[in-house]
Amino acid sequence: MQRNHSAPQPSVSVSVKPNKPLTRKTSLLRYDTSTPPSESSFTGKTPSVLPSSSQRPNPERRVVSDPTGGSLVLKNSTGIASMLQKNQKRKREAIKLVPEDQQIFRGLDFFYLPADDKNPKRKMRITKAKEYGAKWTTELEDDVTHIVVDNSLTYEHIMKYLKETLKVQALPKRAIFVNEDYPIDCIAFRRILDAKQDKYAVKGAVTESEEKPASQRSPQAAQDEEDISRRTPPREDSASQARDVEGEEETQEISQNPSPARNFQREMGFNDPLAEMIEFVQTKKHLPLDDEENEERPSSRDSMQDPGDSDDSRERSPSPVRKPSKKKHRGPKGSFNQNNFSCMTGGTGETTSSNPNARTIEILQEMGDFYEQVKDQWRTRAYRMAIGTLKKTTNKIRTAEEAQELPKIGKRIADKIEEIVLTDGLRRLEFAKQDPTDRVLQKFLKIYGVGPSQGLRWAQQGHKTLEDLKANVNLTANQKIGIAHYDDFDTRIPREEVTALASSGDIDFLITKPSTTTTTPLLTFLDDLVRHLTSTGFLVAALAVPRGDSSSKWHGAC
DNA sequence: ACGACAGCGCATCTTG
DNA sequence: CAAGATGCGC
DNA sequence: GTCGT
Repeated sequence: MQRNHSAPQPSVSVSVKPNKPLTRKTSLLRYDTSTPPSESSFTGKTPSVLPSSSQRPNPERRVVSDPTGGSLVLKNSTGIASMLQKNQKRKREAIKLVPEDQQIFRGLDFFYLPADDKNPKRKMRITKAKEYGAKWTTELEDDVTHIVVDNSLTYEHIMKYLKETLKVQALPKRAIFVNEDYPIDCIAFRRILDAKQDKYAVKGAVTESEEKPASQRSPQAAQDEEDISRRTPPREDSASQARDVEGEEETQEISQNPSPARNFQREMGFNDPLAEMIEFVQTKKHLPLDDEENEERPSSRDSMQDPGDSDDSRERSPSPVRKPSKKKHRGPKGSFNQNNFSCMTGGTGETTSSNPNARTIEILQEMGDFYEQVKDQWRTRAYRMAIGTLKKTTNKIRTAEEAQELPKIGKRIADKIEEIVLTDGLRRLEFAKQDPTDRVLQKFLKIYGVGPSQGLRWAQQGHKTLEDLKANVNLTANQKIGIAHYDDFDTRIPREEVTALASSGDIDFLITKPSTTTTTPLLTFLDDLVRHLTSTGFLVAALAVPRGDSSSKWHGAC
């Protein structure tokens, strides 16, 4: 049975978001009961929200009316805000040097072989290199840093030529041999690449990896080297930035609720299922949550599943109360591909160790995570899919052409793959992580109730912190809760702490009753349940409340 | 070039 | 005021 | 982001 299509299904669902430590319970209660007069209570708040209040930092705010499209883009930045923005490419031809900050070759001294620019192609390459700040030397002096060898020449030829024709005794100390591709690629990526890569080796030269093939080294050694050389710059701790909320840290833990379940049962005369449910919830509160059975299985689905997507794992039960579904054991069939979730990429655990594209995957993962953060669901999906196929690929993908052959990998990601292989990084990613607007936006987007539209709007208005928002912006009830619970609701699972998995998640209930044709009686039940759980202090905030006769769901936090 | 990529419940804003 | 549109989360 | 129209 499909989940979505049946309209008024006689079922009611409850989704509860448990907060990490239940420490802030007190604060929440405070929020709940003694909310400062400045703010009306988030329940039953009346439209005190006027769009055109005068408190905007930037009165000139441009209202973004289309939240889903590129019209969000107002600025020319390379960050999120310009996600859909086309590259403004400017061409230069007459000018000699590229802008100073792009002169990646500055300070470098290129010696070409053959050592002239008679060959038009070589001349072009030399000119290009000079544009990017290189100095072209025709003498094999000591300050030569790179000896750029035409691809037509072999190492043997070169040495012979150098010795016999040029009578060179010793090579410049710093100089390194590269083939003609090297400067080109460096320019392509605006960055000095690792000249020792095999692909830049002069034909016939002994490359490092040939001296020391991976197969002959201990796996551990290889791993160590990998860890050292491939490290990405440490990211700024994102956890610390959330601190500006009114996040008081009461470390005192409310260890035991006096199990109100029984009382409730007595008082309300409810039957066992409800009591069970209540008890269940409250006992499970601190426990690690089971993995959620997530229906999104990108790679396994694209290959073997049709859009039917028929499996509704929630089975029918005669019980009026559906308990949370048990964890579905990944059977021996274990091939379940859950690798595409960012949370599966533990910080310490070696990521898909044996895969030759591990590093590529790792970085693409970061891109995917990034887009997830900015709530670009389509790019997120796209990256997941691409990563999925890459994981199934057993050979190392090095070039864009190669990559683009693979399913779910198009031009853009293919190019990125090549860049990753070449530079061991992604400029797009680095920039995105740096861009201040993006950082602010990311912060806002983590607020429950704030999506791309509002988040970007606020960011563009110049708001920087959650305080700014609280002070200057009309927040919806949910957004206030979202800010108050900023840390708790941040469901994003930091890659660093796999263990944190247990502390962020949610609990879903599906309440049904056989022979029920409307949600009305169930709603009554739900209402009572929620009312009770709220009164006993278990539930602290209501985020979405059933409305109308055909309604069905309640969202809130405990 | 352009839309789909799931579709629905709830909250809120906009429009008439 | 109601109806429709939009934002958001799941 | 990719893919299909």
